[in-house]
Amino acid sequence: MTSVRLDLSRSTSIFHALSDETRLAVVQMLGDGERCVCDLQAALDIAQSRLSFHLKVLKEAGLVSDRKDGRWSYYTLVPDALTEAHDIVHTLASPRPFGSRTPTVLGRCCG
Amino acid sequence: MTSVRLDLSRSTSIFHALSDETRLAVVQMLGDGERCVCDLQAALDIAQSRLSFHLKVLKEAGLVSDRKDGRWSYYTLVPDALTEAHDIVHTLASPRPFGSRTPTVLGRCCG
DNA sequence: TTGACGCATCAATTTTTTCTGATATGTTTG
DNA sequence: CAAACATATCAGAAAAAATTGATGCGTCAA
Repeated sequence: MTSVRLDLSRSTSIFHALSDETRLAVVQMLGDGERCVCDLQAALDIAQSRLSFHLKVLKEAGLVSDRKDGRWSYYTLVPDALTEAHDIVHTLASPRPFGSRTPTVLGRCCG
Repeated sequence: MTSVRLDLSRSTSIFHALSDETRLAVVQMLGDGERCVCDLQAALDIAQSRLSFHLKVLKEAGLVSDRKDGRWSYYTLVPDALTEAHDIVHTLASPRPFGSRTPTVLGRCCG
């Protein structure tokens, strides 16, 4: 069994990327497959620079990747990243092994 | 089978709560069980008002609950919330049923 | 009952994030 | 080649979030 210590910095980066409605909507759309920026923009109806900004946040968090073809850019989900997010939440939700726990104060606290 | 349409606002609220290292560290500690604020503060070594602020964010997102006993406040994870987070990520990672998809552009994009 | 403690809250400030409009770059089409 | 496009990037403004230090309030212990 692999050790499940969290990389806090990596974890917060992923969660931050997912903490915005526009970005979540993009991730949802990409769940159906690759999309070009223009399609995303048409569906979301937001300013182009704004979408570009959010795509950059997603990309820097490793949640999406992009590819260029002619004058279009296509974005795709990075499946491993969502798996990673899944694992992080799972780790948070599961008790850790004894060795890595913060010592439990058995008597009263603030002793 | 339940419909898996995401509540974007709820989702971003949870992810935002998890998008900070201090708050993630708190969640990790609470994974070992209930803790009073003073123990959290001692372990994290941050200003008291700052910890209080982050606990409030976690509480408002429904990730933790608190209880008072004498002059101490004890915080606990809300297990359902982490389950919910887990489900949200799972939903994001899974293709949606046909009916709820953004139409795929089959030919070239930006037509 | 007085003083120390544990914690929440507030106002002020700083930092970070987001949005907007403009401009730049490469691409395709006429 | 020129014009229209698709997209990224940048600077500045606006908005949101985080930090800090102070204050207040309930609780406990001397």
